[in-house]
Amino acid sequence: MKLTISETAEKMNLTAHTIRYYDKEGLLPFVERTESGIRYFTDNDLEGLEIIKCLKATGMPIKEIKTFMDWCVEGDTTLKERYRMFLERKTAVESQILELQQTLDRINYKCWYYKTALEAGTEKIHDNAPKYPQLENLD
Amino acid sequence: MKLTISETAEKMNLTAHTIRYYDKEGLLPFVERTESGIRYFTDNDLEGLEIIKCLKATGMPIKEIKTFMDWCVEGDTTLKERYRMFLERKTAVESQILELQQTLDRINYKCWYYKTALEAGTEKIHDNAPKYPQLENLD
DNA sequence: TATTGACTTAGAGCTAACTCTAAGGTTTAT
DNA sequence: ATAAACCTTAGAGTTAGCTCTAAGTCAATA
Repeated sequence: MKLTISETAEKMNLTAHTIRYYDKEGLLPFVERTESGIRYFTDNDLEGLEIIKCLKATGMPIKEIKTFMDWCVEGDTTLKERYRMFLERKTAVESQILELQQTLDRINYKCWYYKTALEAGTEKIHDNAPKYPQLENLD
Repeated sequence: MKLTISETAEKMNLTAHTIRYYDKEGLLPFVERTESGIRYFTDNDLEGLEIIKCLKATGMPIKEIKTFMDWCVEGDTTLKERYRMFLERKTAVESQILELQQTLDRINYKCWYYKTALEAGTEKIHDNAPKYPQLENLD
């Protein structure tokens, strides 16, 4: 099953422009062409794009994703590097989640702050030390 | 307790350049100056910078943070807008956490993939359908 | 008082990741 | 066979968020 670049773009929620950009940056070394030079995408290529999206979602820059793709092309001699890279991504994502949860705590406090201020009609009710219900029901 | 811009930068883990940039963009309408035009930062200003960092951590662009700061200056008439904004931030952060958790699942799969490939010395062991221990002990 | 170091501004420069344009080649549908 | 709708490339343009520079002012120390 072979797809054109725009069919692939649609399926992967990208644009054809973006896929060509990824290709130009060396992120798609596996994508093949017809005799006349037109790219076609196999299931394996879609899987490659999924990996790119996954690594991007971890905050990895394009250049480092290229390094990974180069390792993939190089073969079994780079298994250790690739393993180490994914372990690093794991801890990176875990700390991003932790940070977002701390951010969420602050945001929840602000939700409470503005909810109560709104009910009171003024922010002034928070002029003294705030009584934020840490352990109570927040509803 | 009044701090200079570089003391503030150090304390907040920012640069003086960045703080001036935020000020130029209208994110610090509360920061006052000496007669000769030099900024000084109070505890309240540090709190403001904390809010900016928090909103940035939710992925909010500078321009929208400015909108929020404008509302703060405007006073109690904008309490509803500010409340709604924080509710939106809350759902935004919650979905970012969910997405990161899905990303983490894929990364964990890849860690397993490369760990087992590394142990086998080759990626070929994954040529057939993968037997990823979904419900078993992973390490 | 003079020098050093921190402050000010306007504005230029940088980087990442697209995003788009122009000019041309290929494929498909009538 | 010819028009429409794709595909290709090189390279220019865009955006956000800094980051830095230059030229000058202000404050603290020897």
